[in-house]
Amino acid sequence: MQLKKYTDYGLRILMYLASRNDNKLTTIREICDVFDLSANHVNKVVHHLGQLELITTKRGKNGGFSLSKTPSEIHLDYVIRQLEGDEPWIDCYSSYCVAVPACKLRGLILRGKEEFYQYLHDYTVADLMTGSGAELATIFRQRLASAEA
Amino acid sequence: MQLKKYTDYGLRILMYLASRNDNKLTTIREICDVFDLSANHVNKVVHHLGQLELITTKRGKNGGFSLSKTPSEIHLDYVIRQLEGDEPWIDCYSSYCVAVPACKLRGLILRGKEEFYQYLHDYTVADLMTGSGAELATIFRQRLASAEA
DNA sequence: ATTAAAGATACATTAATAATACGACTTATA
DNA sequence: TATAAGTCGTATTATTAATGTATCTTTAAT
Repeated sequence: MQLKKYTDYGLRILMYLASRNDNKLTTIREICDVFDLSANHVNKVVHHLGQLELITTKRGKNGGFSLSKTPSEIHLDYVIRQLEGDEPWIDCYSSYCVAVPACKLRGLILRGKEEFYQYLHDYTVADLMTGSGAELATIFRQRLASAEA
Repeated sequence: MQLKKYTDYGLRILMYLASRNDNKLTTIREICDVFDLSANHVNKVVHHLGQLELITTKRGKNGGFSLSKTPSEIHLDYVIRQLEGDEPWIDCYSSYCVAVPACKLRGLILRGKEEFYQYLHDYTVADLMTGSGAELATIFRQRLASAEA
């Protein structure tokens, strides 16, 4: 019972973009440098975030991506649901269980899952950062500088 | 993001035991017949449930196991937490992330997880069965009869 | 036009972990 | 004392997440 690293990476990318208050585009390369992740994997997550229209991507030279909404408009439940995939947390049908017709387990787990997401709905990417986000921005800047050195 | 089948099996076993209103012991063999599961796996889950003192096991000839509490005393959050393992749903430490010191993600996911379990705390094994549980008992009886045939 | 930078996409491989199987041991009782 | 039943450790298999490789497309600078 764990969120995928894929989802984790997605959240970090959004956090990174939110920490930048300039209007410059960020590249996959930059993300890799800061978080020390493989370009291949980041690639996929960035693409996914683009398809979800959470970020706007621009191909070609001097391309990159940036948030397409303000950080406080990006609700965590949505991001996690989409990146994680919204399958039921228990699969009572494919591995068929004789009890299914008279069992309320599935429904309860579904509701419990919704409680999890409902809680996260009240928080956004802006809420991920302590204080103003300046602390995080500093960490990122330093990390980028030392990676480029 | 899925509960383990292991946890699922545990819940089914408890449900099965709850559906029996006689005082007879149930055997691993019987569980396997009813749910069509491998004995080896059920073995481990039964053992685990015994260690959690949710069931009382009796070795030797004519042995078996039965619930050590009434179904309405067994809260689902406890069962799932124990069988599933109570690790954080996101691991920000072992795969170290530079953002950690200034990031509130971990705390939010932890709280969200608690919301999930808190919801389940209000339900017990007794609540898993529709109505009086008679329907489920019938299903199990039929399944057992046809497996033994 | 050409070239280099950047994301898009498909496919292959590796690593992690859940699921299952096997086998030996212990306990209890008919 | 034979046998049924749970206990427990280890090994194997299957599934899926994670990562890697390669190629394509787009875009802007030169």
